[in-house]
Amino acid sequence: MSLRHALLGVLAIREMTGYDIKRQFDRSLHFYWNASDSQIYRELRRLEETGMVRSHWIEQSDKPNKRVYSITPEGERELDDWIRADISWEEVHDKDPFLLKMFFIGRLEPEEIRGILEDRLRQLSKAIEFYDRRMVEFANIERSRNPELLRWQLMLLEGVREIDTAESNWIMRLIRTLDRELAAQRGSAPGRPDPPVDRGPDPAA
Amino acid sequence: MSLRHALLGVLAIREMTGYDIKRQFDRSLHFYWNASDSQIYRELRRLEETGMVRSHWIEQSDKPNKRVYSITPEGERELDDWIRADISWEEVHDKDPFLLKMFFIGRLEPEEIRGILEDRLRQLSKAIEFYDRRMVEFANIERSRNPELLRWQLMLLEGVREIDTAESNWIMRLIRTLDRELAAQRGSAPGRPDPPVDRGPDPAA
DNA sequence: CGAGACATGTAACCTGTTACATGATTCC
DNA sequence: GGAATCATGTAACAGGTTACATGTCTCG
Repeated sequence: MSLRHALLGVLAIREMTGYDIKRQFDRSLHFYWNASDSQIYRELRRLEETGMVRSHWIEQSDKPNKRVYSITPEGERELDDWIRADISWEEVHDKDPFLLKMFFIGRLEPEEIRGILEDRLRQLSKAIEFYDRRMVEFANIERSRNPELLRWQLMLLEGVREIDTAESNWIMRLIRTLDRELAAQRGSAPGRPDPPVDRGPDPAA
Repeated sequence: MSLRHALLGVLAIREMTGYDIKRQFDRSLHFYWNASDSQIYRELRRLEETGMVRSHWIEQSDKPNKRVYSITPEGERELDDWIRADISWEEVHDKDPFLLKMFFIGRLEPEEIRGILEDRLRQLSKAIEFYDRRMVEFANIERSRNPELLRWQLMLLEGVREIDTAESNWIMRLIRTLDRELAAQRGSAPGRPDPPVDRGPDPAA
């Protein structure tokens, strides 16, 4: 159960409403974690019951009133303990629907497999473009409060970029292998002239 | 909800009891998916209610009686539809507790961060060793039924190996950066003489 | 005039975890 | 004698998803 820690983590940056937290999740955390609004509101109330956060209402005339949450010292202790706690080696990938699919993909015909791999490649490219955009944003925001936090978040973006690039390279190799086999099967028959390779992300950071 | 599809996937290989499925998960799927026994038994009953699988009891004198499940044609259709269905690009990483931790790791002191990164590196090494052992096993089993399925499962192992190696390289770089900064801070003071670098997995496949 | 941002929540349901219960056989 | 393997399950609870409900202000 890491939602509570994700909430504590963002509240440690600054105090926020449930709505703000949702936006923060969508903007900068959605690759590592996500949550629906109703789950966020429910969990915030639970965190308040256990003294990890506290809240107060702010009345607004132009916009709906809001409840602003802030982290307590106990909440910060809980957060840091969680960051320090280690994850067992068997959970390196935990649950990953794409890897699970790959485990069974040999059931399908080569042409279908090719399509699925190309989709994945496109999605990885989109993700990599997203990381690149965020990295540019970081270069501009930097030097605010929390410089250390931001520095590590930037390094994290570099990391996921490398990880996704490695996956892209693997998938491109699989597609090339498939194409060679498909070409051999129909013995230089009509159809695709040559592997289009679907330009993946450029490996240069 | 992919547990149902993981169950259908393994039952498509051969008929099995809930217990067999649990073992199969632990042995070859635990990096991509996992489930507790009670969850497996519950889900199997639901799959039977919806006609995706069927079961029959086998009486045994030496061991407890068992209920053997097999997939139905509807189950196979459902399975293949799921494999074909695509995953949105925003879910490339979905929920990942380690990446979430990294997002907040800047809260801790450099020495603590170093320890966490080293732990991760050790875990990645263990995972990579596991993949290597599995790949050797595959070379020996191969050429049974399901040659296509096994071929893709082997390529999957190569893939996760590459992905984890990329992550290891990133983390090693972070540790080196940290060490340089720590050394600079204490201005060639006592303590560690030089970065031990914690020999990561060898990049050669 | 409609869409979207702002803002919080309930209810019902599904998914996942943990603890408990049972009991024979086999191996050390 | 005790642990591991084989084998299936229930009950209670926690975590997560989806649909629904409400209402104002602002911008195009």
